[in-house]
Amino acid sequence: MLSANPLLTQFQKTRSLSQAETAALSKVPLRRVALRPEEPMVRAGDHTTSCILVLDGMLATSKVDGAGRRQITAIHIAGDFPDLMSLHLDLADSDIRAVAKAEVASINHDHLRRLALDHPNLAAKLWRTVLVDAAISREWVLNLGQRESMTRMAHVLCEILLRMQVAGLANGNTCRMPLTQVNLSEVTGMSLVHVNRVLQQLRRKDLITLAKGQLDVLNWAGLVKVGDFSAEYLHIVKH
Amino acid sequence: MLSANPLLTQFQKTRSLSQAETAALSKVPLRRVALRPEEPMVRAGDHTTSCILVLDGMLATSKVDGAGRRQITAIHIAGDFPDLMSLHLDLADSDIRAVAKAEVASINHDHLRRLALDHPNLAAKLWRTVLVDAAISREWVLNLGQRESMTRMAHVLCEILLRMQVAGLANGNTCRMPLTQVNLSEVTGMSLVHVNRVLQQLRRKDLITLAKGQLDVLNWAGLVKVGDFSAEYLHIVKH
DNA sequence: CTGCCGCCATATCATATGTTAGGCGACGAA
DNA sequence: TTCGTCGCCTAACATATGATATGGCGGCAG
Repeated sequence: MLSANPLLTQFQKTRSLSQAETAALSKVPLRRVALRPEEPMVRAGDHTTSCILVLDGMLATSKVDGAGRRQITAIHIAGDFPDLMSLHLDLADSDIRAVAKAEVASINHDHLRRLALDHPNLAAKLWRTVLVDAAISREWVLNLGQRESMTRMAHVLCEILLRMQVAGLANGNTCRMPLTQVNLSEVTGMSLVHVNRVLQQLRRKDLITLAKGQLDVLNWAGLVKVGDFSAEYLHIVKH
Repeated sequence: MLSANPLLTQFQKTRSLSQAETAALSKVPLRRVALRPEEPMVRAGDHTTSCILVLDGMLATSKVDGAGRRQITAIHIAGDFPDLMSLHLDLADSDIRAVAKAEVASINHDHLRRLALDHPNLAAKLWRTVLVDAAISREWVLNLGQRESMTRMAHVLCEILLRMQVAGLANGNTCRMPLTQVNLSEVTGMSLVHVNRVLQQLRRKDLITLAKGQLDVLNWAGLVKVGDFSAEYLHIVKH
């Protein structure tokens, strides 16, 4: 159907909906927002009254330490809700910014709350996405705390490709990857120079190509092995 | 009141409850479980049908990488709900274990769901704790990714003391701290030897004493400065 | 066209942190 | 008691990773 409500589209991806649910979702007003590269959508300290649904492109949640060093704590692709926490927490504790050009839908808190109260199954789905994000965050803690640089980087690339595939945004083992090497250094907690070193190693092992904003995993099994990757933490549901 | 339901007690801490809420909370059956040091309560891969409320002692959520290295991704003190995620995620992705001797209450999923459906305000409170845990996890990603060892350790100690104080479990700037140096190495992603080095430095700066399972922060302002600590991410509400 | 800037790449050198090894006191089990 | 284990501490050495510097290339603004 033409120009369907993207919120409705997103919910339909995981489960079939009742008529009442479909109707309710269709009625939720969305405000579309186009973001330029680096443009912030939320800043730490903000009090927001609406949530975000990513429609296109990639956003990143990040925090900055006292020395000004930035850490990306989560990446968000089309279909993700990067700040559902704002529904229940007063102040944002992180920035949320576009990585490259992106488009998002802004959804009023009140409308989402109404939706959740009237339709427990839709509320449960929102719960679930929050909990999966938290699970990813825990895996990132493991990744940053215990894995050395090459494993760490490979793990990040595995996660990105797999999530893109699940979202239907990959073409085989190839997908858009707008994160620059500086961005990857903010994801992995490594210096820019070391990011470059590690990527060269992954290339020399014929595991990946990465250029021009495009990631191509040449040897998925190999990358999974190097990256100590196993997908359970993403809690992907087959359907 | 004697032997009150600890679930009720916990909810009363943050807000005054309606009579109906109080009654509903009192009726929820709890199963008390005593845990010995290191005893696991949940294992990655488990399918659980109940949630945990920590009554006494300290638990830790942890994950193990392919090389067998363990990373603690969260610590839990009395009043925390370490695995509310099990309400909506099928399989646990982490282990949850007692750090030292501990006591928990096990609460059946069905009862919690009933409670949440019937009492949206109680559901909101549960939401909130999940979201605060996620916020802490993001801060840990920042801590592990960007801060160097002494700052990282100081930050962890600040968080522990402050959370203990908020939970009413501290005595001034002193609190129980059952994490061993090995445990701290699993929290900070540092080697055991380096944990020891860094603790010595913090002691030499007269910022802390830490011995016999007891943490004493001698200079809170100093530790906060060294640890690049600011408490916003804990989303503490005054009342 | 031209100059500037972002992104990527590489080399060299510096250092924070890991690794291995050893020792000491406290405590619980036999 | 004695023994084994655990938690803590320290030293010497190894290395993964950071810091600094420099250059190339391509795109974009003027």
